[in-house]
Amino acid sequence: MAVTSENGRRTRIQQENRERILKAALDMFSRSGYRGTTLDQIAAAAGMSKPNMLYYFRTKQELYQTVLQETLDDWLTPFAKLDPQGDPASELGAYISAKLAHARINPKASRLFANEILQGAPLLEDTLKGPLKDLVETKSKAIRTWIADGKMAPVDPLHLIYMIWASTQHYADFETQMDALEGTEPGTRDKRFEGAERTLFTVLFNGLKPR
Amino acid sequence: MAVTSENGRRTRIQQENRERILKAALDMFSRSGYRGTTLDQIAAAAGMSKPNMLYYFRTKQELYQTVLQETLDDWLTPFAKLDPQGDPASELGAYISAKLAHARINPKASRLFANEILQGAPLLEDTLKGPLKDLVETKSKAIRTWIADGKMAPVDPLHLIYMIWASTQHYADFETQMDALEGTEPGTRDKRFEGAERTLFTVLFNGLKPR
DNA sequence: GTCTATAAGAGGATAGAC
DNA sequence: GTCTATCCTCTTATAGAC
Repeated sequence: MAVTSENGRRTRIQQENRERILKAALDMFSRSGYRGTTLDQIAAAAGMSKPNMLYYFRTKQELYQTVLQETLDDWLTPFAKLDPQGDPASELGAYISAKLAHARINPKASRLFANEILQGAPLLEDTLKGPLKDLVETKSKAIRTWIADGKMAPVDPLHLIYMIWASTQHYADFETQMDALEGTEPGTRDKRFEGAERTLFTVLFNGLKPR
Repeated sequence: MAVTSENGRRTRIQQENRERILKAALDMFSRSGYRGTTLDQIAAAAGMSKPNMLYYFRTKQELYQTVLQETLDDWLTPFAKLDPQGDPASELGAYISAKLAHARINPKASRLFANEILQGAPLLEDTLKGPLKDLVETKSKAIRTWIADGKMAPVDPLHLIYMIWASTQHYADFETQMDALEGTEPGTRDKRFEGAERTLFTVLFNGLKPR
């Protein structure tokens, strides 16, 4: 019997199992990558047998792609919300806050994404060249308008976007490095994100020049 | 017979083979990670048989660790050169240029490093908590002095360092994404690095506020 | 739906000839 | 030093009972 019933609905048990598997898969894939993760590990983390897990997702590929796709939607949402009607300080500020919150709350999603890009993004090519490219072009135009209206300094929108992505995602992707440099006492991470936001705001909006 | 002769020297052939293997290993490991790379692939890329390669590096681990260590030295050098006696604009500027040059010339080293950190840096822990931590503390102190001397705006040195690392390494680690967004026509990458440097300088030193 | 058992193959490492 | 052949483990996936 197939994983979904004929009308496409799932029972509550099925839904729960699916979610347990996807959560376990994100845990493992985000840390060890696709090849570095075994189905045994995911099944154990999900608390079920491997063949049972393969009843829900027929192959490792299928499981990985599902996790990746769900992660990606999360990733795109805050960027899409950037509003050209607003002013740059509040819009970019809100976007940075949202990205940092995402790095704090769901670092695994960020790392899964980073892992995939690092490996050449074989499964992401279509999304990157399609929806993401369109979104980047739209938002670049908004930034150019802000600049033309004298609302912000003239910078290349694309590189500004890269800079924001890089310096926010870094707090998820390089968390291990930060933990090693700062220690990992309880509360350290929350403080880190406060400091990150403060510093990013200061540098991005005012720069390092003495005032 | 061992890989090195009794006096510890290597023949020219041995030296060349070693280097061919290390280059091939960096190529593969940086793209596919440790688990994602097979000895077959490395041996093929190095143009020799697998057993022959294993004559030079007895295990996959040993080969990986050697590549990683050599990469790391490269990574640390420019940071160590940051001179507290200079002024922030030229010192940080030179550091950013050096990091961008590294991302352009040796993106694989950056990706190997990123891969390792993403996976929890099992082999890098000692370096991160030792030499790197010391270096970061030294350079943080220098930045604090610049701030106290009124030479730059008051920001948290640690987060400033993270920001510089993030937004420079991004050009190596997320190159795939940038290629997808911008296309990969010849010359694109060189132009990209020029734009990156210009934007980073502008934003970091002057900020986005309209002037 | 879930399990045990196992097939099928990939991949790290070694043996031993040359 | 380098090769061919091979061992053995790990891993994905399936068969088939319950």
